[in-house]
Amino acid sequence: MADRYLCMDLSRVRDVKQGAAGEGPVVYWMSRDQRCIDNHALAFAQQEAVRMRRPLVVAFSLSPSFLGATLRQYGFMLRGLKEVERDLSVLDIPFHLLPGGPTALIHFLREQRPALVVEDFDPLRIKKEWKDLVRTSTTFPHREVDTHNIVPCWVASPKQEWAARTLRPKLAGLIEKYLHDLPQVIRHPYPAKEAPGWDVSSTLRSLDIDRTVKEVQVGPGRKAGEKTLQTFIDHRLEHYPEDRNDPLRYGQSGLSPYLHFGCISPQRVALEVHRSGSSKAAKEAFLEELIVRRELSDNFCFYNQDHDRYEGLPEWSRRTLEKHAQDPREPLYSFKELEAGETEDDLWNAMQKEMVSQGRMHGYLRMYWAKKVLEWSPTPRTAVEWLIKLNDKYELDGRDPNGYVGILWSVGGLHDRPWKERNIFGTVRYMSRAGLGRRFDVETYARRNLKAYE
DNA sequence: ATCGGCTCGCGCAA
DNA sequence: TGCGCGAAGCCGAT
Repeated sequence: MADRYLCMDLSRVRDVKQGAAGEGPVVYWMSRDQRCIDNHALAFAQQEAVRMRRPLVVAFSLSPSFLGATLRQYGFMLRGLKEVERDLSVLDIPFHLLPGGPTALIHFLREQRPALVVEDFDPLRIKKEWKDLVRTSTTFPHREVDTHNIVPCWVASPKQEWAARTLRPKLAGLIEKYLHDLPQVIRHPYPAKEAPGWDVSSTLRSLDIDRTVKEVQVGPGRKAGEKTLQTFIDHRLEHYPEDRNDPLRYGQSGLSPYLHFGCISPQRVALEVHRSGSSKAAKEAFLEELIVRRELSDNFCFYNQDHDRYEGLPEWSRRTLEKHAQDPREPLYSFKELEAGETEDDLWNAMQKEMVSQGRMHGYLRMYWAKKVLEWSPTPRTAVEWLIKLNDKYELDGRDPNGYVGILWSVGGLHDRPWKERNIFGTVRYMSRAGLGRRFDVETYARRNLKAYE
């Protein structure tokens, strides 16, 4: 048994509270995207459970905003849950939806003494009071796991980084150390009993799901994620550097929703890309996005409490945006008009409608999409708020650190530098439709998408 | 087609 | 204390 886990690296786990070992459970804090069969986090938890000869109970929390999740997002989440239960024989509990609240969880831990409980380590400001309550009212050890990416957040950097260029050199020496093969998770030999009075399926059914937002063609699940990765490596990776910013060519990986919901782990993606026969340049370009940029987003959300609002912006950009607060906004749209994709800009409308219909938007276009909303909304603060609302509601990968950072980059120059001053934007980088036109055929894109998603 | 200026502050060298 | 430099750009000059 032990051999299987030799490559486990203990720095991916850290104690957040020392406790009496042996008797009670060990509590792990872990997030939704790490509940992935092919992921260090679950493997690590199982290793400990097997050693203790105990069942494995995974309790995860859903962010308050997920309670307003849409049918398409719910579908992805549920599939991941079922896979972990079925393939690993693990009891999977969305604990903070359970009747009785945190008290019920604490009671369960004391009574049932599962080998360990895996809760939501979240770089976000989610259910912190729950974690604190469980932590302070129990005596057993609590640990926190980070396998969101390749290098754990706290190892990569001890503070919020200024930009990619300050984080990149710190990662450079660490990636090789962490980019080793994944330990295998097996069917768990000590099956868990369902906790009495806890009916997981009825709890899930009670979720307030927005059923007006329809499901999409992109299918959830581990197999779908693996297939997407394989197709990308076989057909698109080699041309990634040239094609990634051309929405008409679809040069991107399409993995974002799978990574977000833990259908596939970034470690697996990085390994397969690394081992592929593609050129060095193509691999480097992709791994820069997958590892460095994702790590930078995680770093921001991990260290900044205001990661999903205007206050999270750097001081220089808030200063310049406020200086231009009185600049006239013309036209000025309401949230409803934006949501419906009814603006004067057919290119923008086409992006918006694709997102609403398909739950996706091309990475390059997301910047333009967000910057236009800054131009068209009453204040920068409102722009951030509206963009996050739209992103979280419609994108399959909503509520992701990458989404928050992308929006703040666009509206407020997070991780960016200042540029020539102009109206509304101040010194925040501006993007124009003409600029996009220099890179791809915007007319064709707008026409095609408006027709497809009208 | 290509180029420089725009503008801020981090991090490192000295 | 000085200096180089930075995710995706824009604009005007040459």
